[in-house]
Amino acid sequence: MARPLSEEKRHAILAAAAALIAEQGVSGPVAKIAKQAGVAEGTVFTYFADKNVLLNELYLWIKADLASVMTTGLPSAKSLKVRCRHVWDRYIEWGAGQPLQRKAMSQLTVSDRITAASKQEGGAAFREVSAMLDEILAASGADNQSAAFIAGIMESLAETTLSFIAREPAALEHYKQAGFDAFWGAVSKK
Amino acid sequence: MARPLSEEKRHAILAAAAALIAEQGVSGPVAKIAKQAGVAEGTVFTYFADKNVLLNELYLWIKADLASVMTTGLPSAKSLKVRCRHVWDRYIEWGAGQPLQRKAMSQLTVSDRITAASKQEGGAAFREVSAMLDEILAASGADNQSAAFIAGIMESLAETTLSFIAREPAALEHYKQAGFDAFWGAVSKK
Amino acid sequence: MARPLSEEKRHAILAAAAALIAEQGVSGPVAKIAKQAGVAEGTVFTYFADKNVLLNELYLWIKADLASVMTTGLPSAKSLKVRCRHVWDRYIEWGAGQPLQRKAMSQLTVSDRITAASKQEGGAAFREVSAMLDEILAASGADNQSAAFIAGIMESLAETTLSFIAREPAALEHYKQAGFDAFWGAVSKK
Amino acid sequence: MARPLSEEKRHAILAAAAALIAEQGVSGPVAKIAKQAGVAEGTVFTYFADKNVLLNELYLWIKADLASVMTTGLPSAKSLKVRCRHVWDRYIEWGAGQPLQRKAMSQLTVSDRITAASKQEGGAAFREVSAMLDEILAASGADNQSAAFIAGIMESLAETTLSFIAREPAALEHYKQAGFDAFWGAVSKK
DNA sequence: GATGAATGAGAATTCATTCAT
DNA sequence: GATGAATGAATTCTCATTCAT
Repeated sequence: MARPLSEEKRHAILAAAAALIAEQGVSGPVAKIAKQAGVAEGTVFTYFADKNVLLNELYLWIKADLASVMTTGLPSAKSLKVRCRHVWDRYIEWGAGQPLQRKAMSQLTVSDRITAASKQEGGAAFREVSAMLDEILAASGADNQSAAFIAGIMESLAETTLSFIAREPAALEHYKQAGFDAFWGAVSKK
Repeated sequence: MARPLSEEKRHAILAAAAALIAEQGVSGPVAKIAKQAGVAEGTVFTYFADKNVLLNELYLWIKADLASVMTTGLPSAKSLKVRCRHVWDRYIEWGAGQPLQRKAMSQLTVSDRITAASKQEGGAAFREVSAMLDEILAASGADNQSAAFIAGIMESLAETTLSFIAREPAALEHYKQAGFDAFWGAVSKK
Repeated sequence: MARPLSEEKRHAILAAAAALIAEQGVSGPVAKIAKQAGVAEGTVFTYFADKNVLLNELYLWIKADLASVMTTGLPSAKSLKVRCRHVWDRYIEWGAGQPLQRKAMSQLTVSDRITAASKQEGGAAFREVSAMLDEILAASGADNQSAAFIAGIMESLAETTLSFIAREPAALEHYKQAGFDAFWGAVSKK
Repeated sequence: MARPLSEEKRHAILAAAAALIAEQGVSGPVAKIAKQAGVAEGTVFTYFADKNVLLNELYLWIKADLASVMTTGLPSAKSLKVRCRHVWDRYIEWGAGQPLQRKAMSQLTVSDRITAASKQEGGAAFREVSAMLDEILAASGADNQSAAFIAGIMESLAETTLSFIAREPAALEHYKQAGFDAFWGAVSKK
C-alpha cells in the first residue's frame, strides 16, 4: 500500500463523531463529522466502511477508554471498598472531564444501530471491574443479586451522578461522594 | 362543526409513535407512524403541528401516564418504606407491561428535540412522588443528598431493573425485589 | 334549493383571495383565503368549483371593477384628451386606492392559470375605453400603431406610474400628471 | 480537489430554471428543473443552497445578461436619440430572441421571493443605461420626471412591445419602431 | 489515499379537494 | 348549504454513499 491509513485521522474522525453525536444524536450527518475532523467527506468512508461501522467503533472506542481509565492504578492490595471507590472516582472524573464522550455514549447506548456483538464486546472490556464486583457479591452473601446487576447499578448510579454534576459542576466532589455512598448502600450488606 | 377531532385517533397516533420510536428512535418516519395508526400521513399533522410537537406531546403523555400509575392507590397512612415500595412496584410493573412506552421514553429523554419546558412540565407530574422522597431525605438525616438526587437514583435504578427484566421476563419478581432493596439501601440511613 | 348561495359570501371570498394573492402570489393556500373571508375551507368550493375557477373569476371581477371605474362619469361631449385624462385619472386613483387588487391583478396577469378565454373576456370589459383609443389612432394618423397597442401602452404606463406612487404616496398628483404626459406624448402625433 | 463545480452545469440549471419558470411560474418544482438540466435533483442543491437562492441568482443572471446586451457596442459619440435607439433595439432583440428568459423575468419580478437586495443589485447593472436616461432628463427640461421614472417607462414600454411581438413575430420590426416612437414621444420634450 | 461533486432514495410538510356530520 | 377533518400526491430539502479527478 502506497500510503497507509493514518491513525491520527482515524482518531480525529472518532473524536469528531463523538462531539457531533453528543450534540445532535446519532442522526448527525457524516458531512459534519468530516468537516469537524478536518478531512473530506469521502475520507470517512476509507476509514469506516459505512456509518454504522463508525458508530459501532466509536462505541467500542469510548467503552475501551473508560474501562482503561477505571482500572488504571487500581490498588489491588487494598480493601474491596477502597478499590470500588477507586473505580467509582475514575468513572466520575472521566465523565466530568469528557462530557462529550459521555453524552455520545448515552446516545449510542439507546440507539438501535449498535449491534448486540458490539454491546457484548464493549462489556468485555470491563472484565477486571466485573471481577471486582463479583467480590462484592460474594461478600454480601446476597443471593438475589448478580454481578451483572451490580454492574448495571454502578453504571446507572454513576450516570445519574454525572448528570447532576453536569448541571452543578462546582458540586463535583459532593456528588462524587454522595453517589458512591448510594452505590455502596445499594450493593453492600446492611 | 364538521367531524370533530377524534380523541381516539389522537391516541392511536401517540401509541403508534411510541411503538415506532421504541424500535427506531426519534428519527423514525412520520409516514410509518401514520400507517401504524391507521390514518393518512397528512392526518398526523392535523393532530400535531409538526413532528417536534408530536414528540413533546408523546413525552408528556407517557410521563403523565407513569405518574398516574405510580400514585394511584398510594397507601398514604402506611409507613414511608411501604409507600416507597408501592411506588416502586407500580413503576416496575408499568415498565414491564409497557415495554414500548418505556423504550420510547428512554429515546425521548436523550433526544434534543424535547424542550426544557416539556421536561419541566413532565417533572411536575411527579409532585406527589417528590413529596414522598422529601420524607426519605428528612428521615435519613443525610445532609449530602437532595430530593432531586434521590428521585434520580430511583429512576435510574428502576430503569436498570427493567432492563434486566426485559432480558429475563420470568425473573420479574426477583428483580423487582432486588431493585427495591438496592434503592432502599442507597437512600436510607445505615 | 333550501338556502341560496349568498352573494355576500361570494364577495368576501373574492376579496380575501385578492388580498392573499397580492401578498403571496397565486400559490397562496385556499385555507387562508377561507379564513380571511370568514368561511370554512369547504365553503370556498361550493362557490367556486376549484381554485382555478376562483382565480379566473377573481381576474374577471377585478377587470370589470376597473373597467366600470374608468368609464363611469366619462364626459362624452368633451375633447379626446379630456376624456383620456378622465380615464387615466380614474385608473390611477383606483390603483392607488386599491393596492391589493392591483397587486393581485399583476400576479394573475402573469399566471398561467388564467385562461385565454378569461383574458379575452376581461379585455371585452374595456370596449368603451377601446373605442376611445380608436379615436386617438384616427386622430394621430399614425399608421404604425393599433388600438390594442395603444391600450397596452396605457396600461403599462399606468402600472409604472402606480408602482412609483406606491413607493411615494405623497407624490400621487405629481406622478398622475407626469404619467399622463408620458402617455399623451407616446400616443399623440408630434 | 475532486471534481470541481462545473460552470457548465450551473448554467444548465439556471437555463432550465428560466425555462420552467417561464412556463409554470416560480412554483415550478425543482425536480423538473433538475431533469431539464440533465442533473440529479440533489445536484441543484450543491449549486444553489435552496430554491430561493436559485431564484435570486437566476434573477441577477438574466438582469446582468440583459444589461450587458443593452450596452454592448453603445455608440458613445452619437446623439442621445441614436444611443437610446441602440439600447432600445438591443432590448427588443434580446427579448424577442430569448422569450423564455423574458417570461421568466416577468414572473420573478412580481414574485415576493426576490429579495430587496437582489432587486437593488439587479438595478445596479443598468448604471450605464441610467446615465444615458439622465441625459434625456437634462435635455427635456422637464421638472416633473426623474431618471428612475424614465427607466420605468422604457422598461414597461419595451415589455409591452415584446408582448405584441410575441403574438405576431412577423411584425417584429414594426413594433420595434412603433415602440421606440412611443418611448421617445413619452420622454422627450414636445 | 484524499477529495468533494454527484446521486437519488427518503423525510417532513403543504395543500387542493372530498365528504361525513 | 356549511363545516373542517381526512386524504395522499406533490414539493423542498437532507444525507449516506459512490466515484471521477
